[in-house]
Amino acid sequence: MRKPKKERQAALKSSIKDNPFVTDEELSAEFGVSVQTIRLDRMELSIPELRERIKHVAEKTFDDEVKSLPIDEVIGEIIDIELDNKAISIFDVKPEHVFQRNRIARGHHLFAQANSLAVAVMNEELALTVKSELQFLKPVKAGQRVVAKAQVTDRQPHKHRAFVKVVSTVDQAVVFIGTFEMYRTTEQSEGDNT
Amino acid sequence: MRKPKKERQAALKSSIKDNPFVTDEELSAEFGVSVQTIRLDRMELSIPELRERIKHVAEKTFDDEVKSLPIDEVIGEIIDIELDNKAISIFDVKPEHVFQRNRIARGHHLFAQANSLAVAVMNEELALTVKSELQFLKPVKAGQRVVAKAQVTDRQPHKHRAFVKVVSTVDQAVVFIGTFEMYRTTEQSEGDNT
DNA sequence: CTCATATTAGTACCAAGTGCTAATAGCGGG
DNA sequence: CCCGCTATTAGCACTTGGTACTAATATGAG
Repeated sequence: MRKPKKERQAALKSSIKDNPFVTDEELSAEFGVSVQTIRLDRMELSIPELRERIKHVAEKTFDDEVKSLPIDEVIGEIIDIELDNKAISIFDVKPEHVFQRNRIARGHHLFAQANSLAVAVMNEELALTVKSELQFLKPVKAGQRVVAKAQVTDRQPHKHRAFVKVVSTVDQAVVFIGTFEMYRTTEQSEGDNT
Repeated sequence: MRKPKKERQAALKSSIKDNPFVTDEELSAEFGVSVQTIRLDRMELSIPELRERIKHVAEKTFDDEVKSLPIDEVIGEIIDIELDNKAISIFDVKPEHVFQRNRIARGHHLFAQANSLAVAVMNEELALTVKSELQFLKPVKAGQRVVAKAQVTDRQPHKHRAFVKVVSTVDQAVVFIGTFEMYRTTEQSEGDNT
């Protein structure tokens, strides 16, 4: 034995970990054992074959790409909505939403949740944000659940305007407040909703 | 011929693009032609075989993970930056950034570009947005390129505060203005920047 | 020496191809 | 109607990087 089996297997593990693209043949050369030994080692350590390893890496990327894009449609999940009046959504902060360094949620996600909720609560074909004022009161961390409550504070149908206030909390503590001045197309006259 | 060759090849291209994990056999079923035809098509279009495709995707991820610098924390691409003073980024609005109905960019993307630029221009380990005022002046459509210019307007190191104004334009027309009050950790005293 | 574990060797087989040759289909033009 | 051309299909040998399995050989411990 060139080296105790255990040592070799440990080395093998880390070797594959930091270069998943290595073949059994290359590994056999690296450790001075036969290809079969490498294969037995992989079995014991339940390390998949080259192609499977590569596929996993690729799939991971692919998923990441798919998920990093969808800052789309409504951010967060709407759990209650009363059109033209109020709405509530929840948003679970995941690792991809935070700064790497400090795990604090990036501002635009909180804004996105609040803004898309403000759009949703408008009972409108087209609702656009015109102006907005935001306050980020407390940092939000990965793993926390943000509850956003939107309330329509003022409606001015003739002016194509509506005002929405959104308050976001984590465990009852207010973390974010935003006010939104919205532009609405159809001038939904007071009494004819649906 | 089920379909003109050209059409099939175009479809093939996009089919592989949005699922690189598909085999020739599956493709042959999808298009109702023989496996050989798929292979000839791949030759002509110089699309590599499944394993090579997967490997490329995996290599890309792998490289990305290794570098993974805080550059990718910025929404949009920074094309010029002068720390603690000003910065410019561009953001190409793609179909996934707009409302389906009217193809108008969703507010939070413009905010995300501006806010992350404001964070980037801070010469800080930790910079957080405290308050913000936004004006969405003109709708932005898919296909347009948004140029955001950030300018640090005021620095109050002793108070851990800095103020940034971001103006975003499309073809010289201002579409968005945001002001950001930022919290900064280290109180970078006026005269000791490296 | 013997037994167990470790290692090596060898064979058949698989997936998803490449590379090459050859047959066939379908159509347009003269 | 036949010729020529492109498109399509088929078939076979070969490649990589394996799996699955069997069998032979080391090698060290008791």
